[in-house]
Amino acid sequence: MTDPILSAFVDGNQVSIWRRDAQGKLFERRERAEWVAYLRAADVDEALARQLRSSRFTREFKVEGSWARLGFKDDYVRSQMCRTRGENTSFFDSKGVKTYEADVGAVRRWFTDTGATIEKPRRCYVDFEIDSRVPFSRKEDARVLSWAVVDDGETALVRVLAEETNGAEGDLLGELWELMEGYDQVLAWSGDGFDFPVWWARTDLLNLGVETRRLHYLDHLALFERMNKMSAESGDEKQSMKLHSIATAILGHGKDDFDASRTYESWAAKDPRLPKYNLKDAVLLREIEEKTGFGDLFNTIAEVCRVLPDSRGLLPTQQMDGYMLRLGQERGVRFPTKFYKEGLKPEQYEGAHVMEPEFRGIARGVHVADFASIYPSIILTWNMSPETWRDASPAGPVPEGLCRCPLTGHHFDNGAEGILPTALRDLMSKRQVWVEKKAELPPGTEAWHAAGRKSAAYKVVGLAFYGVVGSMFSRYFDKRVAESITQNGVWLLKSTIAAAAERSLRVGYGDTDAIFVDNVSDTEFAAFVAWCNAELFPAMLREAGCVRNEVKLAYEKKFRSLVIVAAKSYVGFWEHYKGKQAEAGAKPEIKGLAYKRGDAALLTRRLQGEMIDLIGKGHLRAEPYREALDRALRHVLNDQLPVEEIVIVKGISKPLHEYGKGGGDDDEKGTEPAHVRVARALRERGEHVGEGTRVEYFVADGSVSPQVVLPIDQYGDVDVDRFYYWEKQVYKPTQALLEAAFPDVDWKTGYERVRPPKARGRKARVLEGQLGFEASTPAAGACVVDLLESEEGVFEDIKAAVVRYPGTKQLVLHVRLASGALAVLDSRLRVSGSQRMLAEIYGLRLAARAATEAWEASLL
DNA sequence: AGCTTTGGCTAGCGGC
DNA sequence: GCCGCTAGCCAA
Repeated sequence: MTDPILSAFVDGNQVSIWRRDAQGKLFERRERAEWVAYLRAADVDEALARQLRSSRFTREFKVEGSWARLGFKDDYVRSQMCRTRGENTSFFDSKGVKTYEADVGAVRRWFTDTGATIEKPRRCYVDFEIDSRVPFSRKEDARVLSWAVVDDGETALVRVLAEETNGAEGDLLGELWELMEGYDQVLAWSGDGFDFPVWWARTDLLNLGVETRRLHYLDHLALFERMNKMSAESGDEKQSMKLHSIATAILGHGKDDFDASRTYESWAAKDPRLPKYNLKDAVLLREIEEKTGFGDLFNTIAEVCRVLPDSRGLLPTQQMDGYMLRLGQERGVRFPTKFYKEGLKPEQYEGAHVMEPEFRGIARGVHVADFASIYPSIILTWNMSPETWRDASPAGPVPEGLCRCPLTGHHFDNGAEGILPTALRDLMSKRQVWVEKKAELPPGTEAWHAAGRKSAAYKVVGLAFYGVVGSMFSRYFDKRVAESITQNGVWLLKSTIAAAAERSLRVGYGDTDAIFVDNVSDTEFAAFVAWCNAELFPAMLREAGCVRNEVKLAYEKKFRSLVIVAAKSYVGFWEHYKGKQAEAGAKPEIKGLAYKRGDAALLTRRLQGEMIDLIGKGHLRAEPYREALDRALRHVLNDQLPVEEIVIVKGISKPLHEYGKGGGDDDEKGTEPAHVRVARALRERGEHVGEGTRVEYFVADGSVSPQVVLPIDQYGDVDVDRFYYWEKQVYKPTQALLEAAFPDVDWKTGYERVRPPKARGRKARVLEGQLGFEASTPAAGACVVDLLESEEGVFEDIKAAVVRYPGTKQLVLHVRLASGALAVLDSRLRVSGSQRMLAEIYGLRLAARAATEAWEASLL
């Protein structure tokens, strides 16, 4: 064993290893980088052994038990000899000798061979402000104007560039690097895409001659996204991943009000708000960490898995590699070589069982039982691992010494525990230690939180291991194992559902590892769960040949009421949870509904939230729901809608040029999705749009196809299509919820369709004559008609229709423009219409505004 | 230029 | 209005 280290990186043919002495002073030790491939000793004949021993490309060949360890001169040589690229068949592939772990980097090799662990890093948070005149795509060319560094203790520093010269910038960054001597890990929001590359590029350009590779660069946003997936509540905190939004959601306060697109002007004017803003950002990072503890959690995972606590270490494949390679080393097991993207053909497999929901209306007294850590428990029970798989006939009796996965017909050896089960059991038992330790500690104390984070870390890693086995990008990929894991889950769940039905329990829903039952008492249900554990599962597992049993069904909770809208979409109000009575006003459990979706407008989430509250309060008549609906409808159609209520946010998941059908010619491409069209518009005006960008937009006209969608900052110049918002965005998801809860009530009339029929020809003229009567404010109506009739040049053939909306005093005019296009004015003379008539509409708006002002003045 | 999985719902879009 | 398709987000 080796002392824990702080950091390590490859430098040529050496591994640079960093530690600190008792005083905290850094020191480096260098060791030879090992570029290794393992071969099965049985695959190496005498001639090959001689060849490998004497080759000038190798520097080590030794047989250790059933494995031969082959050390190469350098990584290039190793790659040449082990990796087949296209026509270029590698030395070992041409010989038909399979290599193991031949892609493993020298740092990973070093950790694996030495068993060294990672020490808790000294953490800090950084933020840079750079010259705003340089576009994002050339950010590395932009001068650093200021930096801020904050740590978990007292340090909170900010420094500003003294003058616009390389010398001054060198001094600025030099001071930063000096400060970094005291730290090992740096967090920056979106650091991977911005702060870090800028920092490295400027350091390089200014020839500062410092070692940049020692630090662990961790993208705080990437960290947050990965960890928060498990705990995000409503859609609010998913809408934007900008620091300001996350800070506001998590901390209740955001960034300084400062125009970050004019940092240069601010710097030139020696504006003190620049450093203040800069520092505030770094402080927010520390506060987010204080609140979430995600950084501590990840550092624990890094420790457990022996990955460096940087952005790369966030990847489950890296974590599993770190853990498994070392475990394999200890047990004399080697894993296959896996070069990046070599000979990959998609290999999909069957996943979990999801039951069609059978509850109707509001279900009462619904018990939920679920399998504890279902996939890890299955892996342990069937001793599933790539090396314990056995070839045997899926029919007939289960062969002696094996166990069978009934749905896939795969077999595993019951003998010595496989390496995957060992890893999981290790993680689960280590987790148990912290679970128990936490239970002993006083709740809320730092030690209590720390124990909780450790326990969560082990759980997260354990669950991710199944996914990695199912990932064809991983060296542990084994479709037979992965599919057998999921299908054993299907077998257990379906059998449980069938057994429940036989015993007259009504199972109304089930998904992957849980069943929902509504027609029995607590004691009856508890008895059923106990019977499953004591009788059903042991019998089933015996039949399958399993000699281990880690499968456990647990009575998790009971809903006093539950509405299932569709599979994976429901809201439930707890009666009790894990034996504890729920508090009266406890928040309901909401799954899959628009309420939880980051791509739903706030109007949508809020309306659904209101309905959920009403259901929770136990209202059974339609009136209170209708009142709220009417209020919402009036609001959507009449009121000034704040931008945050109507903005729609969707992510860009791939480079923009890859969107469009079939990837054919540009002409062949179909229309792209709405948010992609907006993304293009943003890029055209010079904004940075790439993978991961969240596009904020609104729908200006949903009545045409493709829809007219605009970047959110154009809201105000152009109004939203209020009919579209109500019908498609806002009401639809709520309608689905209400119809699920009250299937016998009519939730269509008056709400489902609110868009007026298109005005045309004579009819419109007739309606125009009624303007004075229909309008809630006759003066307004008259004013508009005057306006329209006087603007002959623009509105050659005016056909105006006045339409009232149910439950509202909404007044809408449809105006046929000279071009033949149709514009829509609402009672406040705001306009919506299709994009190609925007110019015309602008003209109309200006005129309309003048008319409104004249009308308002006349009231005085 | 690095990658945890499958299942399910919903919306937009184009073609029929 | 239905269907096939792409796409995003969420449940497990």
